[in-house]
Amino acid sequence: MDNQEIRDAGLKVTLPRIKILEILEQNPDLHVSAEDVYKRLLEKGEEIGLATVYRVLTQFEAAGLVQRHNFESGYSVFELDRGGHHDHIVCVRCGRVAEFYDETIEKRQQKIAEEHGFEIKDHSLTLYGHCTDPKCKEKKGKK
Amino acid sequence: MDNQEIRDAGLKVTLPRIKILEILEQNPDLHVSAEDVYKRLLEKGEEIGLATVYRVLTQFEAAGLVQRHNFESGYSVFELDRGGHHDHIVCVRCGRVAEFYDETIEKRQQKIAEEHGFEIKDHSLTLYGHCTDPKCKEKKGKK
DNA sequence: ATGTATGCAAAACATTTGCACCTGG
DNA sequence: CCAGGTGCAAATGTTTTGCATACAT
Repeated sequence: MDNQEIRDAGLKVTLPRIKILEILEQNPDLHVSAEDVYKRLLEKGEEIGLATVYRVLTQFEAAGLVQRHNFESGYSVFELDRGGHHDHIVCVRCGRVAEFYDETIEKRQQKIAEEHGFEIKDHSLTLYGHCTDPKCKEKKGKK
Repeated sequence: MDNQEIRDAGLKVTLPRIKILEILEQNPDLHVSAEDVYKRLLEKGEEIGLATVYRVLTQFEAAGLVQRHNFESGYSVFELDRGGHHDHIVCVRCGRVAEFYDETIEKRQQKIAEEHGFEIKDHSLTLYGHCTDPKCKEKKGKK
């Protein structure tokens, strides 16, 4: 049976949680705000409150199912945690998000933390720039 | 004459701006929230509104005088832009902030951006962890 | 003088919470 | 049946804004 991941998180398999997980799995760019999720639920005709979206996303985050990112936008964006760690490149013009993983950088971070007497729990590396996508021009309008 | 930096930013040299700049220059850890600045102004007996603090900090940011960071804390922190670029290590227990600069990482970022067809404008690298400072234990309580 | 700045209060956002009702196991 | 989940509205915390007044230049 599906939705095992929800059950594994110790959560009841309810309609809102199923639908929200579905959206995260299907969403093209995979990086969505709570509002984004909420709007897509409405488009699908689902009657799910924004508060529930936040609650579910927070629970999913606690369960390690999704990751929350705080880019420079003033709100959080979420993405399904598909296992492999990666960092992000965000286009400041169109909002497009690319992912990357760089072993060299990861190793250096570890070393730097040691040098400064920190025990690293997490890190966030985000590059901001302009992408070369031909469609890149207009603002994405998250709100 | 002092406060030339304010004049150079195209801003009138007013008392609030002078005082706020002073605080940024004097503050021990150099990473303060708008509230922090506001509270220190009050301590000094200055009658400056929180709204003004936000306005001035935003103007200073636009002028390149200060940098704004969005760590995972839910509010922005500001620091004087003393020229040299650097990244941050934030202690998730006590809020302490350390700075570092790593040439290797900087170079890799450039290369990665190229590979993904991005022209980098900026980046943000923040490590989160526990520091080994003996005083580190209690929350810092920004509010 | 005169265009900017400021203070205050209200507004705007993103996110969280209290509470009565609903629902999955 | 019953603990846990949800919707709604109200509360929160941060940052922004409208407007009448005060101030640099």
